[in-house]
Amino acid sequence: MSFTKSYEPGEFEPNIYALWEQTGAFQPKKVVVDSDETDTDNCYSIVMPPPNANGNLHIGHGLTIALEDSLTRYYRLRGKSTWYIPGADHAGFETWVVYERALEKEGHTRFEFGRDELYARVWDFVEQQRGNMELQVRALGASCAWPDLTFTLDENVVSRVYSTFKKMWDDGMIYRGEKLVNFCPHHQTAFADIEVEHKDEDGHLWEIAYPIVGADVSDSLTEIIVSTTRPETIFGDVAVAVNPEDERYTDYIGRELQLPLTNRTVPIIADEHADPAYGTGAVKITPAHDFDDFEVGERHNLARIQVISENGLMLETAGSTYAGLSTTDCRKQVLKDLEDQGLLRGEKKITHSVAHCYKCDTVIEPMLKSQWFIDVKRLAAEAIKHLENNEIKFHPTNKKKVLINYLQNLKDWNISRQIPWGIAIPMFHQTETDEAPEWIFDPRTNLEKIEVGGVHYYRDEDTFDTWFSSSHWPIVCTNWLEGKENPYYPLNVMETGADILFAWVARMIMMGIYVTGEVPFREVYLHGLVLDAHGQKMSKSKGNVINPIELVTKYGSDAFRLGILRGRSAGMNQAFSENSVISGRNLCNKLWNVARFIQSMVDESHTDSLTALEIAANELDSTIVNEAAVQTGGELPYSTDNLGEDWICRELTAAKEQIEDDFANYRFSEAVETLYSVIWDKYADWFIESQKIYKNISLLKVTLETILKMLHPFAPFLTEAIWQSLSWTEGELIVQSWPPRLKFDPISAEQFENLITVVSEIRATLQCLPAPSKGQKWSLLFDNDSLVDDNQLLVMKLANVGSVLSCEGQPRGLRLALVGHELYLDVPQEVVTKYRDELEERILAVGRELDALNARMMNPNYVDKAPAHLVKQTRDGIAEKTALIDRLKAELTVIQ
RNA sequence: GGUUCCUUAGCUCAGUUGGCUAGAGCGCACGAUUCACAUUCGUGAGGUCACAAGUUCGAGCCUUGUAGGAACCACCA
Repeated sequence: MSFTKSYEPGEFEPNIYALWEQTGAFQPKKVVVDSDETDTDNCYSIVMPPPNANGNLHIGHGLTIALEDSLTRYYRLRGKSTWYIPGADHAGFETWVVYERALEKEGHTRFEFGRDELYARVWDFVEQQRGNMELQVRALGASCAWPDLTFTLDENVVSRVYSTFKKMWDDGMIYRGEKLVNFCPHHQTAFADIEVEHKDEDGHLWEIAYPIVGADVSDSLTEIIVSTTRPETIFGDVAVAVNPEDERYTDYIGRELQLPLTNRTVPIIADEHADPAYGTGAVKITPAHDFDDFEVGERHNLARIQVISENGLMLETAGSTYAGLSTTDCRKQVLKDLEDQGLLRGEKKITHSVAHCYKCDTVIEPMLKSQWFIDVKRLAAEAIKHLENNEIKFHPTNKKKVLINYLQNLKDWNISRQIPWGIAIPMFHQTETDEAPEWIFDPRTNLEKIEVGGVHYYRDEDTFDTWFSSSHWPIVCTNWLEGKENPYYPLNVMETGADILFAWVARMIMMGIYVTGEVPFREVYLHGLVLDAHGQKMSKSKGNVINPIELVTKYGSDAFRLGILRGRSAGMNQAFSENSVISGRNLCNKLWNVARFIQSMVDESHTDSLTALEIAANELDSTIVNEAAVQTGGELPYSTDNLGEDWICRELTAAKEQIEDDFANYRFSEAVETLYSVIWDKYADWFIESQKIYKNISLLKVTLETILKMLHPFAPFLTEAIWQSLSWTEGELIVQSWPPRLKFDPISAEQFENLITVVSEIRATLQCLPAPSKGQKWSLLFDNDSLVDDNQLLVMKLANVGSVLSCEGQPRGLRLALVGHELYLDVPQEVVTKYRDELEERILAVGRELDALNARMMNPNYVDKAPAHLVKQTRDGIAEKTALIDRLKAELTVIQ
């Protein structure tokens, strides 16, 4: 490859990715089945939360991949056998919704087909769409092991899910229960509690009178007034509950009420559920259509009368007048009829929260259905035990508490879904009605009817909740097998969105422990939502969705990765804007040009075909080279002769250690920040500039390689493209090893730091000169200043002064405010005079700083109790500021 | 109602066990310019760290309270 003038990511990204894939760089070095020894320490495993197989990636996937791939690449460079396992999700419900919509467009409905046919049709549909997602994951640079991609409907997933289900069935943890489920009348399926969205809505609270049967003059009440938001469910009423403490009603507990619009009577019961302070304090009980009432019904052993059908229409149980009406129409009719009978006593406007289908927004109807449930007591208790035992480290840490709190209140898990696109529940019943008493487990779900011991059994037509299979993800991806050592299980880390902590992370933990006896991962990193630039949640309806692939196309994959990681911390919902990607692109461009420049210097030095060791040998006498080689284990032959060279080695080494620390603590944003600063503010601005004079070729090579390796986890394409373009590098950067420390002389490094201070002061002073003199080139005079004397060329270049000269004991012009240096800008006297205001302001500013330091030292407690090094720092500060002020004041006198 | 989090520069955010003059990017102002990079370079302005009290020699950080905001869970007959 060769260097184009500017950074053009589109030119090389696809080729670079292809190179990595072809060389097998993404595959772990060690394969599970071949490993006898358990060298777990040297293996690193992480799974990709599987994106929807037939969808497109959104910004959250972009973040997830940036995070996971940075980790993967870092640990790969650290020499671990890394296994980043990609996945694709059949996305049961999501895909089903998309498919059903397509089906409806063709004028068909799901009811025209059998389950197996529908399954086959959706499979084809997904197959057609597939590939898009995988291309996008590649575009983002994910260094994942493609041959090991797991699809959530793969055979090994299904068989693992079946064996877990069987184990649970045998352990008595699975039961079939008639329970109220969250039912979407539009999608005709039940949802887990977690999939339901509660929204505050305006509604009405109606008060309806229920006459007391046989009320006479001895009764102070002749009717009980109940409050309800759903009068149409009146036909399902089986009782009216009052609070046992509520004195208004205690005398009437046990009496019968006439149920309006019917010829039934219902009893008055006492139950804590009735809140005396709410409405009239009396509540109608409809166990078949309300979650709370269901529980009241269980406590009092009440009947469940279903009056609404699965498609949202009133059933015969509602009486012939109302049967067949929609719930909305029925409500109107019921209210009208009640009013006609004089039983409607009030109507209040209220705000209450209503459950909605998270996909189509239809109001969820609590529906009485027979479904498969998992008794979660044991699963949750085990998970809590392992969590409290600190077996999983969370980032951010507080999520562990949140999770334990959730598990402590977990209700039984409904795993049945009435959609064909998913893993079939492997249960068969004896008769043709699905409410049969006897059920058997059998994995032959491809058959509608099986024969066991001469008896026919019929398949349950439901499929599993997606989360039931997803909870096996670490187990199935790493191919965990009972009794076999697997160095990749538990995963080193599980990285995913904080929004699915309960739905997914909690379930993986429970399932991992249940199946393998071990937690499925050692650490959890949760990222927050990516919000738009104004901190608003992205949504199609708001039109503020940012497409990651568009940004990749526009600015490059690396720019996107740097941009999305920047300023982001674990678990926080944070804003994101194109600006941060632009800034990432600028860094890429910067490094691109640095590399291009270094290559041009190498070319000019005619040593491009030589290794760094040979160059060093040419440049130096052999003893120094040998010494360098010994000190660095023979790897890093370079010398540091010139000012700035020790300094950059010191800065790069500090950055390297900072990044190591950041990775260990999942501080991605800080690591990126460190890289920006070291590459741009230090390497490019000071070191490269100084090398325009010195040209230490071997050191330029070593330091550039160090930077490429350090940046590779975050900007893989750019760094690899540079690596491939440099004349002296070999192989692929992706499989190189993490850089070692660079040796340096600390005194020399400090000297350069000193020079930076001098240069910065010169630059600042030049900018403060009055208008016509500002921006002109002036000479710098030094008097008895060895640092500047020894580095005249360097100072001239860096400070952008016309020349650097000794004043020969005759100082003139503007004296610089630098203690320990005698430096003058050779400007005419009138410019110096005009500078007076600046000088006075400077004296005041330094004075304020000095006052603050003095105040600190005046406090005897500070001197006594603060650590000695801080006290010393303060003392030194006072001395320095005092000297500076004296000097500035003297200068002021001279001007006058 | 429960759990958790947030409030730092115009904007978006860092700030690790309390310790130099609270940082970054973007934006803004001023200046530079053929010599790797205008996707550039230099300089600068801009902050009562939401508020109040406490602990401490010392608080953006710890404690308590107040105000405002967010997310999730539960519930609202």
